[in-house]
Amino acid sequence: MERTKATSEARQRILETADRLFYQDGIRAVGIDRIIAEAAVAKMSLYKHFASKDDLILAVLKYREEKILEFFGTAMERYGKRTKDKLRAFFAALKDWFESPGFRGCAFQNAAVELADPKHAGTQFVKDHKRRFQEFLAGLVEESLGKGAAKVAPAVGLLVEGAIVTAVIQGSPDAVDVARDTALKLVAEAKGV
Amino acid sequence: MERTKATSEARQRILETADRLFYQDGIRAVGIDRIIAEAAVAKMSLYKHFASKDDLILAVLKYREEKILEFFGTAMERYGKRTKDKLRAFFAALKDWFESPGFRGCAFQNAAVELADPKHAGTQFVKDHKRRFQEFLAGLVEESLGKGAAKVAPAVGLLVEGAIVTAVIQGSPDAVDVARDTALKLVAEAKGV
DNA sequence: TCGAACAGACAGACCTGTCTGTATTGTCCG
DNA sequence: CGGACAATACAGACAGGTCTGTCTGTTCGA
Repeated sequence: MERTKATSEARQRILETADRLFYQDGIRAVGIDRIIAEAAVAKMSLYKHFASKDDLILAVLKYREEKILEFFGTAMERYGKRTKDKLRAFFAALKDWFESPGFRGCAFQNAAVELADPKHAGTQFVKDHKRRFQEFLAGLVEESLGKGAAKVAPAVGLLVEGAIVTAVIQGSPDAVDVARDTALKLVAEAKGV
Repeated sequence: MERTKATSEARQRILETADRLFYQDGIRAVGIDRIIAEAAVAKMSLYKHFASKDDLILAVLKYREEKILEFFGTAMERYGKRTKDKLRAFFAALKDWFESPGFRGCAFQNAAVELADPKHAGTQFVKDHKRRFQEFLAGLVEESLGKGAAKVAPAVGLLVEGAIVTAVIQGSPDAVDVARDTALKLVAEAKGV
């Protein structure tokens, strides 16, 4: 018999439901009662697995980082077979995300905005996540540029973040094309010189 | 005697207080009671000037757009005296904003995230504001590039938006330097060819 | 029999929005 | 000049709902 520890079914249902609702309607707009109702879970089960709503928020952010990583991993692998250029494959995956139903921007950006408090553990996690994400991006740029990537990668990061917020506000994925073209141009020029 | 219409002192105090609190702590985190307390206003005065909290939110967004315009106007005028390049002056003003105490990103982006509802009048206003802001940026680029600006301006917009969210999450204004250098480079190249 | 989860009442705080009543001020008219 | 009147805003009670988090039971499966 497996130790149920962190793999409890109830716990998993809570995580997935909270993740979906938080992303859809916002962290503050979603109450505990709604989460337990849609997850078909008793309130005490939630408070047994998570000390508080703040604790649940943090757990959801960690859970989502795993899912995001997984999403980009598989999507880029799919595109990588025909483009070879990993950065190009990344932007193709990004576009898929923008076009997916229910797209509402970056859950980490959104969480940082809603939490507002810089001392909140969730806010700290968002900061760390963005640093990890930026390193991931820098890694992709590096495959084309080698060590010269350091000068281009930060700009690519800004283009990606800007494309996310613009796409969600304008309700259109077009921004990703601008970001991709500009990013690839920056890389090409850095390589050309 | 002037018609007090929209220039009521109470109304103005409510607007300024709500703007400050909404930006500081978030729209949903700030209740009506707190606004009227800090504005030193009766609750009925608030509900006389604004039909509902949603109505107040929208009024605050409009008020803030005026203030933002004013801020960039004066700041760019100040910097414009020594740089001549309006785009450069804009980024200098942007940096001033990032470094100002209590900086918490773009109030319009934040509002869109908090409201979550695409049908909310505030969300619609944010979309329109961002379009106006993008046109303003495009105008700056156009001063250097003329009609060729159309190809560069959208990328500059993404860089600016990306710099805003990155600066607030990382708690550092450094992103603006990357955005400025990249934007100026894009413009210079478009001019050079 | 024992542990995990379900079910739901409950407390205490906070939310928006309505309502009543009072104080102040300026204007108009006799 | 002076009193009635209208407009504006302050003060705060109140209703009805929602929020988080705690508590007591019950049910079910190993």
